[in-house]
Amino acid sequence: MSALAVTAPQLLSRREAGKAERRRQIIQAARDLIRETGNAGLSMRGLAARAGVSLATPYNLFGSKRAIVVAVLQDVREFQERFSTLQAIDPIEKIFAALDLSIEFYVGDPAFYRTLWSAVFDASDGLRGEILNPKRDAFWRGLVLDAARAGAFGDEVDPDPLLRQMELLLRSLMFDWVVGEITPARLGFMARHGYALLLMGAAAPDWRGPLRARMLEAQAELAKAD
Amino acid sequence: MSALAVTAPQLLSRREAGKAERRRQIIQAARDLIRETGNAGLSMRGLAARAGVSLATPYNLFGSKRAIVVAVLQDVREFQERFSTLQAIDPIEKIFAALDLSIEFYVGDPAFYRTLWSAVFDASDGLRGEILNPKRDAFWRGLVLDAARAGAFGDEVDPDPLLRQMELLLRSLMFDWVVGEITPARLGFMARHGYALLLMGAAAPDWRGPLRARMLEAQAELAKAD
DNA sequence: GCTAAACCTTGAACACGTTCTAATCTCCTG
DNA sequence: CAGGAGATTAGAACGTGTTCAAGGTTTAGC
Repeated sequence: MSALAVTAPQLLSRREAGKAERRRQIIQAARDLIRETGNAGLSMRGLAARAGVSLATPYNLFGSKRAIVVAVLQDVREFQERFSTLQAIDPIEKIFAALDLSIEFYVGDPAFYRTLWSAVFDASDGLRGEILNPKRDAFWRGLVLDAARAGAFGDEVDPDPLLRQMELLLRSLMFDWVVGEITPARLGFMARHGYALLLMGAAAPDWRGPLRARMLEAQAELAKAD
Repeated sequence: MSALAVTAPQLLSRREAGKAERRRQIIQAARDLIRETGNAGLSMRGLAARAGVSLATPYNLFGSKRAIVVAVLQDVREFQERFSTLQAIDPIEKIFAALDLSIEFYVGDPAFYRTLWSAVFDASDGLRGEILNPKRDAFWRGLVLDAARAGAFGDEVDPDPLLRQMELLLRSLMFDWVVGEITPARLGFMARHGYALLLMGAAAPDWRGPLRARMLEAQAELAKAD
């Protein structure tokens, strides 16, 4: 262990390099298969064939199908790039812009992200910890902490549980979207409505007005479609 | 069809009666199996054997495993009874009391409800519509509407989307509980915290104080356990 | 009361995720 | 270079949810 800890930082041993390469190929094959054949297209046998490895190899390297899908999800880099482009003065405005961007991102590629999210909701094995991209978590946390620093919330409000509540809400909505119980449009309005409510609950008095406006706007849109 | 519509209200045809009986047996067997063997114990083959029918019969009568579990979930009557006991003057207080009761109900029988909820979250088939007990939905809606009538919310607030947000939040928390990512205690505090935030967002000025107190209390409890 | 059609149950089968064994191959170490 | 350790392989197998053709049963019409 100590020997490995010393040599590892410098360069991967050839064996480890091969493993990493195979891992890369499997993730790539998984991504391609999802893109091509949609939700039901990702079978372990098909994946192994596509990646040019045996059926047992993905299990050796990842442990389960879900772990592979999570790896694919974490491998998506475009998120960061698109998020970096959003510039808003008001931190609250920025949160809602990020929310919109996030949802557009998912519903813009339904075949891909339906599969991914549906695997996220597969509770069959106990894959705890960071299901979603930790970088993205940090990004969202940054947004909320910015708002806190700007004085958007009451003094005694802890931003972290608030952030968690926002995540919970969005996750449920994504579930409904995966199952097909909600349209993309409604998904967006519900998300804005929920975020506005949560943020309003935490907001300092001065910041409540615009949030209330946002909430009522989303509420009106939701009422429109029965 | 018209002939059936005439005769059906009076008494079930022999075939329909047999079907109903088989349905009952299957639901009963499913409940027993879950109770006895826990989460992994509910297999379609075992269920069929226990119910004394063929493997295909549950599919003919219910369509999928998930539908069976949903039927079991809807068959639970105790909910109503326990809810009817809660008496509170303040409608908001009543909501939180119902929330506590609800959570106690689930976490009090983990083996049973973990299985049930985990099937609810199984998004493999597209079972839309009323996943959860419609009666319970009506109950919760009654609570929120009571609060609305009491003037707890702002004038322009529509109680229905608010109710939906509460359901979304609780569902996510139940998911975490099923997966084992949250302890029962934390589940309770998170639920109270989230409900308080949402309600505070919708609350009329006079009603914000107690909700804020609830939110901060839950927040403090959450912070205690890191 | 008989017959034909609709319905239901049945056992076999399919595809899936996952695990296992034994054999082969590849790399690291002495 | 030889030995050993580690990983991958093919293959079969297990248990799962689900489906299907075949055959039995109930109902409706005459």
